[in-house]
Amino acid sequence: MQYSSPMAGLRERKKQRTRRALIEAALRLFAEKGYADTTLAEIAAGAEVSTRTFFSYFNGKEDLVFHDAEGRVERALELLAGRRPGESVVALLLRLIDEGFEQARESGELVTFEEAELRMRLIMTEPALQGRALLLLYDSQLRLARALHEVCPDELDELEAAAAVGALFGAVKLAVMTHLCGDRSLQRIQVIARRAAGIALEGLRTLETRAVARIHAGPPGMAS
Amino acid sequence: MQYSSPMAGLRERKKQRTRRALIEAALRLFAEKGYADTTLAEIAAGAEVSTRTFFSYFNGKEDLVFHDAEGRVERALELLAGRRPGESVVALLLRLIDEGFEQARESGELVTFEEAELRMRLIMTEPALQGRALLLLYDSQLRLARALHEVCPDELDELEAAAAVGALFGAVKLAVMTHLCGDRSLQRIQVIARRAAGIALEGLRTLETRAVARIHAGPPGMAS
DNA sequence: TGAAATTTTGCAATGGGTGAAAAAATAAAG
DNA sequence: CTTTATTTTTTCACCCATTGCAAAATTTCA
Repeated sequence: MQYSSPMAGLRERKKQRTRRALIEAALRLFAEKGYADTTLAEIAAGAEVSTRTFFSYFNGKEDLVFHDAEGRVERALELLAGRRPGESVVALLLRLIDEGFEQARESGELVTFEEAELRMRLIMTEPALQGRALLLLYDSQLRLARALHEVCPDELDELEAAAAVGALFGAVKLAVMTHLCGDRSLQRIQVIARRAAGIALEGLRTLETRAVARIHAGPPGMAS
Repeated sequence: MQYSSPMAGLRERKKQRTRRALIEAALRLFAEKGYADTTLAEIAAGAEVSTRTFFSYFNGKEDLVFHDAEGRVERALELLAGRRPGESVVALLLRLIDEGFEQARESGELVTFEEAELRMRLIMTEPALQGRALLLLYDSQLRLARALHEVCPDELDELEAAAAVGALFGAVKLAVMTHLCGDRSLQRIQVIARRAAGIALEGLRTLETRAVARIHAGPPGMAS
């Protein structure tokens, strides 16, 4: 019952290697032949294990695509828990949004940048993955809402924390999705995300009477 | 290519009857034995058709649960298109939220109230259905955002419309979900939805400095 | 009624997923 | 270095959802 880092017995090390082998074989095949056209048998063969063994590492084909999701969520939860002294809720939430893009940019220890791109492409084309992705996103939001309420219980009750997280991510997600045609540079997506976040933070009410006086010229916070 | 109401040839009528039979057999079995434990063979047998025929009526098991989803979305789109003269965007969006509850309450022509409850229960317990439900919800939001932009192109650009719809539904969805334990009366859920909608409309920023002066005492609009 | 269009059905096959027991690998003891 | 206990992997035999295809049944229309 230890974390995965300290290399315990040969048993654990071998399991980690098999897990990686399965992930890498799968992603390689997905990139080559597409998600649907890749069979579990092929993936298992690529990792040199039996098809049955696959299911003792993953609960299904989909899990391969989202193998690093849990880690991402956990980093986000840590960010919330590490709220800086005096930091406003709005500032904290904005940091939360940007953190996601930083992670995608960083190419962390386990996840390469091409992998992130491949995942995006797969999710956009496979309905099954879309459903799973949304489920994951929604589950993360529930956990983030709880965490947010816990770091500022005096400022937000549970409902308010949930509404805040839901509104923020809901705005960002839908705005990004509607503008996904054509350019997909991380930069431009982040700009869209920030504008959407700004709208959620300012309130939809402010959208009404501002045909002339456009308050939200740029993403609130550091105007570039 | 006509609507379903005018009874055309016997062929069309029979198809409609078979479709209903499949839906009703399925929902009955789902209620009795659960979603996962009900096989397509049983459903088809219950509707007195072959298993193969099922697939000429639905694309899969999941579609049975969401058979009326399209109609719901269309009514929502009509509501947006029928924006009343002089109605503010906020008022329109609030009507949109309430409309959903009205529909659930009405027990429209095709969908009974028990059916709505069953669906809710199924979705809460079956991950596959959760994914599908979110996919549907997200797809509806995309269409609603487009429709919203079209009824007020001068007030909201595409990004703003998307952010508005996303924030509103995101807030409502997450708030409702976090408070789903225990009582599940439509009334109480609607109250929660309205509070969340109010938060999204007012903006998350207003949540910050209001530890004492609680502005959002009740759901905005008609205070009971 | 009889031919044409359409729908239903049966059948076989693919692929994801599960249960259970045999077989292999590894850890712990002696 | 054996023996033994524990864990993993494999094999095998299933179930079920889903799809393609061609035969059979049904409806439409002339």
